[in-house]
Amino acid sequence: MGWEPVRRTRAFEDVIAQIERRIAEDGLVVGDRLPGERQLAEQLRVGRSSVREALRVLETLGVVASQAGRGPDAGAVLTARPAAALADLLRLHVGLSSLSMREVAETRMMIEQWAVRHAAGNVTPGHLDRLRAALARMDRAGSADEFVLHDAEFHLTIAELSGNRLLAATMHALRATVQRHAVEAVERLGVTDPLMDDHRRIYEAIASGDAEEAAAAIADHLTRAYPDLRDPADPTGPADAPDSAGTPGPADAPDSAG
Amino acid sequence: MGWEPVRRTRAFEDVIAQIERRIAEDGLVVGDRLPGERQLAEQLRVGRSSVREALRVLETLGVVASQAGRGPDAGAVLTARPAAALADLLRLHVGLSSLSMREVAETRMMIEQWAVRHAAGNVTPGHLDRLRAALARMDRAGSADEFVLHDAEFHLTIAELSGNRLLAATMHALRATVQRHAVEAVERLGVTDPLMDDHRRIYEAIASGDAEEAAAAIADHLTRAYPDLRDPADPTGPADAPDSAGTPGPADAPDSAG
DNA sequence: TCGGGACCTATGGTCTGACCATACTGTGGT
DNA sequence: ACCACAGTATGGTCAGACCATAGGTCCCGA
Repeated sequence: MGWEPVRRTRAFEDVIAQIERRIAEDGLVVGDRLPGERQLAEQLRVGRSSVREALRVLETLGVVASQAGRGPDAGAVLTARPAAALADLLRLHVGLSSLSMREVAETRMMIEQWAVRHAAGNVTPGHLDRLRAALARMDRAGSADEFVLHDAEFHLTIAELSGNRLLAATMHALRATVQRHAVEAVERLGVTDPLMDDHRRIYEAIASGDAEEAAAAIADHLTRAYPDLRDPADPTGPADAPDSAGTPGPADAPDSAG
Repeated sequence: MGWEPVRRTRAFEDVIAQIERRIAEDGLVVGDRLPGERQLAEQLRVGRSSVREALRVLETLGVVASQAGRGPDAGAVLTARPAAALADLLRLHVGLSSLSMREVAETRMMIEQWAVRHAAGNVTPGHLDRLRAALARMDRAGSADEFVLHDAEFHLTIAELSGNRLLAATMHALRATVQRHAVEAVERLGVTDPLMDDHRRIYEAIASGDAEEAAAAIADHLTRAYPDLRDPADPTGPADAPDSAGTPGPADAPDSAG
């Protein structure tokens, strides 16, 4: 039979659900303020600590930001920072070996190739300006750190060509995750001429609207930067399923706290 | 000048950082237990509430799970549930209009096409069995809910063909996000014959190893399911950048709480 | 010897109240 | 008009208490 544990909901989960409902029903938008923690606790008949835990969750997911003090900017304000949340998530799961660098790099390759292939009509002079500016700064970079900083700007701009904010945010997080690796790789390669040639080739292909050439250039570039991508070894690791690695939990439902 | 606000770190952020450091340095793996909340608070010289907020963040990101009571399973245990975290993130940001359904559906298209194109060597008999089983159950489904459930299994299996756990977890979350939409779409279409034909075409292409045909079949199928995908309207919305929509914060760094 | 029930206890979950740090707001003096 | 100071609302933190949960322990009876 389909018996399920009763699964009492914790107080802070209720608070999250009610805040989420308010967002949907009251049409709250980014920039709107939530009531203060004490007021929210009183209205929801829970302790302030439960409210705080709920807000902490929402802050972690990048939908609220808290600010102490008084005035129009104080309190819990609705925001939209998915990239920060994604970056935290990736960093922790890579640290736990729940995700591998190869998987992260591969995802990055997928997004950038998709972006250039589906950039038709999305490539603006502004994008090309940003790409050129990043190239110029990479040329002038005096350290690996600085080089990687502008390299990130270059690749993030490519992701934005997709016109898809989810992909751009994911790209942001992926970059942050490989940041340390990238700096070490640049320091190891020392001479960055091949990398710069790759970048220029990518830029030329995008500027001329040659999607397939751009995709190929990106593939070559990322394969050079992440040698792991060359041979697709099996990703055997701790996490075997999208969720609940190892734990033989009963219902492995797609949704969680919702 | 490059002046920056001092940005005092909050106590719970320190707790997170120290737990993260322990994971890296002590080589903790999924299944290992963390000290109890009271013990952790005493060792870190912070209040128990700060420890709890830190654990709440880690739980939200899908790296720990807490269990009350006694015994080997009680306490905070390291886990690997990225999909649950991603699902929460997407649901909230879609609710806030920080992300649109079009962007979610488009990302799904990208992943599934990538998966079938890069499935070479990853397609196992087990995968094909799962796909066939899902097809059979979809055929026998008595309600839209049930149909969508097995449809999800079908598409998640496709994502797993990529051999990339990050993509599989993301796919899981994307499916959960469009769940409601999908059920309504199936109820609206009523007759699910076209959808079933799509699925069978996808299966045949995968089984015969025809990557391009499979990608085309997926494109046709998802375009039918999400008419929004047809004309790529501009994604103008509240969130203009991958992060910090509207808020003119000083440093828009890729990383956040790290 | 074995089974079972009552009790023990470690763990997370929650609430209350207090205090601090922060930063705007208002007020009064110059 | 300006400025300094007190007021106050806000989040951040801590301490302590109590409840709920659930495995462990011990003792008694069969």
